[in-house]
Amino acid sequence: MDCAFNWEYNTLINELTQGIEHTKQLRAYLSSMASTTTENQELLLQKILSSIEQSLLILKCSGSSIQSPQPVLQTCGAIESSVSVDGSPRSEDKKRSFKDHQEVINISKKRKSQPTWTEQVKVSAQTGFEGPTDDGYSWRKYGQKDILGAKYPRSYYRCTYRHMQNCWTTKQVQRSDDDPTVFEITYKGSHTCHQATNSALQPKSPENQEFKKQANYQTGQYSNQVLMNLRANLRVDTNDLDKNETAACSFSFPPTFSGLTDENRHFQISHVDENLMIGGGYSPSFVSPTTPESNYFSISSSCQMNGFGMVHNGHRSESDLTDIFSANTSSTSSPILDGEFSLDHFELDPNFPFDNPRYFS
DNA sequence: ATAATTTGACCTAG
DNA sequence: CTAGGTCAAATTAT
Repeated sequence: MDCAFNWEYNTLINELTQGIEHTKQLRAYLSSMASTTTENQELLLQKILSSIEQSLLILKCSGSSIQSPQPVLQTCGAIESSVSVDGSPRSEDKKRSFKDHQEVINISKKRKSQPTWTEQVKVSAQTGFEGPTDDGYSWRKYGQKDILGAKYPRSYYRCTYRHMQNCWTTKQVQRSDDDPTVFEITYKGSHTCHQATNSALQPKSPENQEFKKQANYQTGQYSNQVLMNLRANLRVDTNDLDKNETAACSFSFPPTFSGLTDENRHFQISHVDENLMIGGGYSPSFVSPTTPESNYFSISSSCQMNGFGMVHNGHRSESDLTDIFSANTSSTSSPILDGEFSLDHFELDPNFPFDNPRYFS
């Protein structure tokens, strides 16, 4: 390797490292003025940091065997050896025979020598998510797997243009066990495709949408959205505790309703079976001030236990239910039983796609 | 209609 | 054998 290249390479590394350092200093400075630091600023800082860190990573992966010192960049494969865009006639991708499959195996073995790195992405209350979640590429989910010892399943994505542009990048998304607002994204290989990289034109990367749902929940837009959908899709049984007849009627919220707040964002499970029934409790301020019992309604909903990590290889479990409802501190977990009607409160879990009408047939 | 996702089956490394 | 990664048919979204 010639000296000029080495010098330029090292200078570039130094510049990028300094960029990271200065950004961190700026962040420290801003957070020292707690009153003026906004979520947006933090998001921007995070974005800048991760852009620089990624650049550093790419540089190191492709140009040198120097170990990465950055915590965010956890692993780094060797030099990308596959310059194998040799135009050799790869047998057609449709109908995959065993032979074809072997070919794929060979390719994926080559893939192992491709750069791999991991990023931590934190969901933010204000902005929805931080970090490079919207990496400007579009991804197609091709698998989900329960991981031993991990609370949440791992999702597998490949580049949407794998076949069209022969781009073999993949990424895995794993939600963190200890901090559910953190997602670990592992990229494998770098894009060889040419995509419109304007993220505004690409709002639909899968985990992006997942994050946004979470954001909506946390900002309170979620609450309104949930309400709209509840209003539109749910039926409410005016099912008194002492009466068994259930007269379905449409439910309407008081005109003064402006979104769920901490005090009234409470639901409870009243019944569990093939079609999950959830109960809804509303704070007395929303309901005509009668008896305390009348403040509670049983909201019946055909609810597919599906998506967002709630189906674990097809097995429905009690933990699936607790995925939807996370217990309030004062609650016991016992109410999640068939037929039981407890007044214990549960908070809506941010993961459950309440804004997806298909869960409320 | 096409495109994307879901999810059990399949494959392989360890 | 098991765990993790991928495939692909069926299902769902657009």
